[in-house]
Amino acid sequence: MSLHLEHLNPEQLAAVTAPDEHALILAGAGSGKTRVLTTRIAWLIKGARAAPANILAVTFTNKAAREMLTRVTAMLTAASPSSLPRGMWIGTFHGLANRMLRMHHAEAGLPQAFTILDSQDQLAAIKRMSKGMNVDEERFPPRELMYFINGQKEEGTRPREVRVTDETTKGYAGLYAAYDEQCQREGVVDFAELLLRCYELLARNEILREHYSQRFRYILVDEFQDTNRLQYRWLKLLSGHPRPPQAGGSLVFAVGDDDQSIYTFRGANVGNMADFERDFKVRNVVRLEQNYRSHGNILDAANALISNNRNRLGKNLWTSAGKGEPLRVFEGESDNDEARWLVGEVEALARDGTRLSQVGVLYRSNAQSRVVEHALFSRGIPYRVYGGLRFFERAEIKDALAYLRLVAAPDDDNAFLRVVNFPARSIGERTLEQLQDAAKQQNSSLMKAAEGTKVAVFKKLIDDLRAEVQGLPLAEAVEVTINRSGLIEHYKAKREGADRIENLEELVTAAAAFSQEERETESGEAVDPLTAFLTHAALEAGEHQAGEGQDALQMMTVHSAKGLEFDVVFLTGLEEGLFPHEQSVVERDGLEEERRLAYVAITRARNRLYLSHAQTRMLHGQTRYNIPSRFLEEIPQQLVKWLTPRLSKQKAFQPDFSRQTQSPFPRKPQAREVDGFRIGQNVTHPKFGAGVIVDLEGQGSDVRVQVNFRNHGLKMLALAMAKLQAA
DNA sequence: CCGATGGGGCTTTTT
DNA sequence: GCCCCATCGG
Repeated sequence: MSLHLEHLNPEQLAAVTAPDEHALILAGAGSGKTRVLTTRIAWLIKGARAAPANILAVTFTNKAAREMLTRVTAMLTAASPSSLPRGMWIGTFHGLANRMLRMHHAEAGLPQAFTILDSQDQLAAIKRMSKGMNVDEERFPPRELMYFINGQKEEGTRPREVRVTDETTKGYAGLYAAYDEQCQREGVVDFAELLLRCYELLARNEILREHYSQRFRYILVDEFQDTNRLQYRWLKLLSGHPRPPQAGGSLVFAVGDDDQSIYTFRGANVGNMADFERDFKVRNVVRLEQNYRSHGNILDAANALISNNRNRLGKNLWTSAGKGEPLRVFEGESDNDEARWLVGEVEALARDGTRLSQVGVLYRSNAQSRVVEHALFSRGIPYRVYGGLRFFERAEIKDALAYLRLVAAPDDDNAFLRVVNFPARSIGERTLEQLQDAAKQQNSSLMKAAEGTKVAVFKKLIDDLRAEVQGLPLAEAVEVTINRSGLIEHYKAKREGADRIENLEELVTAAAAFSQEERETESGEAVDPLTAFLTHAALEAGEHQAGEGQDALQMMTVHSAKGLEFDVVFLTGLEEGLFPHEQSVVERDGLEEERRLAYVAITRARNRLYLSHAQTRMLHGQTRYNIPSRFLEEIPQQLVKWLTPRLSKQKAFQPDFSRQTQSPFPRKPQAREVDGFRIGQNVTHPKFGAGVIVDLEGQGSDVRVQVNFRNHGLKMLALAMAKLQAA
């Protein structure tokens, strides 16, 4: 057998070869989680314990799904090249739900060619619904309504089941109902609906449920800590719970790490791990604690930090690699200072042969990237920032897709409104209002109502296009549609239109690359190519930006760094208020989630980890004085080497002359000082505790200081009265 | 029909 | 301070 089981450690082996029971694998960062998952699948198939068709593996991102498929395929074809894992279902929760809904669309109450709304589309649909109903958007902001609707759907709650406690909730529930009706009328489905609809399909249809739990004997779940309540319930149904495996139910193999749960804000429920253990009476819990990524000091820091969390299943990472070098801590005078220092270090690293692509710059929030980008740009260092608009989310791509959607499904009002007058064909607001009124009266789509009005020109365009495109290969159909839409001409006439035209051409390429195979695995065989491609565009927003293969510094939020690793990591902006973020401190268990976030950040580093913070930082147009993050304090000091003197730990304020010579980064003297107190100084107050002076004003006996306290926020105090102590 | 202007807001993100 | 959005005026 070529699975190289002999290369697995005992715990990994135990997980891979787990007996026919439910299993929970607690997989620490860098412990070989993906390897275990993929080897387990290959082991099941090779050992003839399961046919590929008996396996369902579910992930959160398309990237993870692709990686899993690639690795499983590689393992299986190594020995017998033709044994592709056909019949196996690997995908995201949404992808799999989509697939089931297409196959059983009638039972689910949907047209087979239903359209998927991404978040942008959903918000547009909600706004349209609200406008149509003359909703007071001050009272019911569309964005809030969207959160409400998605939140309810993720709890499995339909409009009539919403617990109405007050007038506002009642209003929201009513709008939720109206929105759902609109979606149903138009044959569209948003992301949350995809899951809920599929859940309801299984819940109502025992035969189907029975079929799937028999077929998918083995269900494997990746990143289990990120599942939301609905996804957990979906897994329960699909596995035939509470029917035990001996009686034909599925075996659930869940892999997760409670310490890396960082998505509570979008509905993830770590509690699912404990619930799973209890509900499925899991006896087989395996801990993967050996880390193959980082040096000992880095792991020790991560372990120490995360041990401050109370709600944990418990885990301690270790490595057989050496301790490595200490963590390096830098205190900048300002965010600019921090950025300049970082760039200097990066230049030094690059000189010593470190590849830029092996260096990650991590930050808590996107706004922090600007200062660093600026510093990098001025030194000509190539970098790549993750995040932002992705390919299928770009305006011109959405426009082209809207034309395609109308070709595939003329009743899609969302798509209709997006492009009926884009490029401009003098169809104004008045005309559209009339059209919408007419459509409402006839209870028809806008496209149908366009017949016989001046908008019929547009209808004819789409109808002609449909006829022309009929039977053409997908890529050609896309190309013809783009050409006929007038988008190219429109952007040709624009100054910055060249990039957009390029993207439109890229869309044709993407259509050409969208293979028969993808079509089938994503939507099932029955769906026509165009619908399948549109589904693909909605479910997979595409890469963020082509990296162009250039060796570049990697910049991203800590959230997007999850799952990645770098030789060198810079974790920047470790300041109270930023990281942990000030919002999180008031949220329930918010601080623990921030700590897990810091844990994720630390465990991204293989060899070298820099931690940095700045005394002052521009935020919301104001200079803020931040004290170092508590997370810095939680890292044992013997693991750390300070690159700058530890201001926060200096006993009393004393001019530190040694600093001027020792520090390679001389700083300006502080402007003003009264009785040894200066702006930026760390202080303690008998009542308010630790804080930092952010302002100093007044003269003589009436000097006032403004202090930002760690736990009590901003306070203005009279220096003569307040019993302030330098910290 | 576009560009300018002003107001609000501002954590994290995938599907 | 900056970005996004809506609205207004040419």
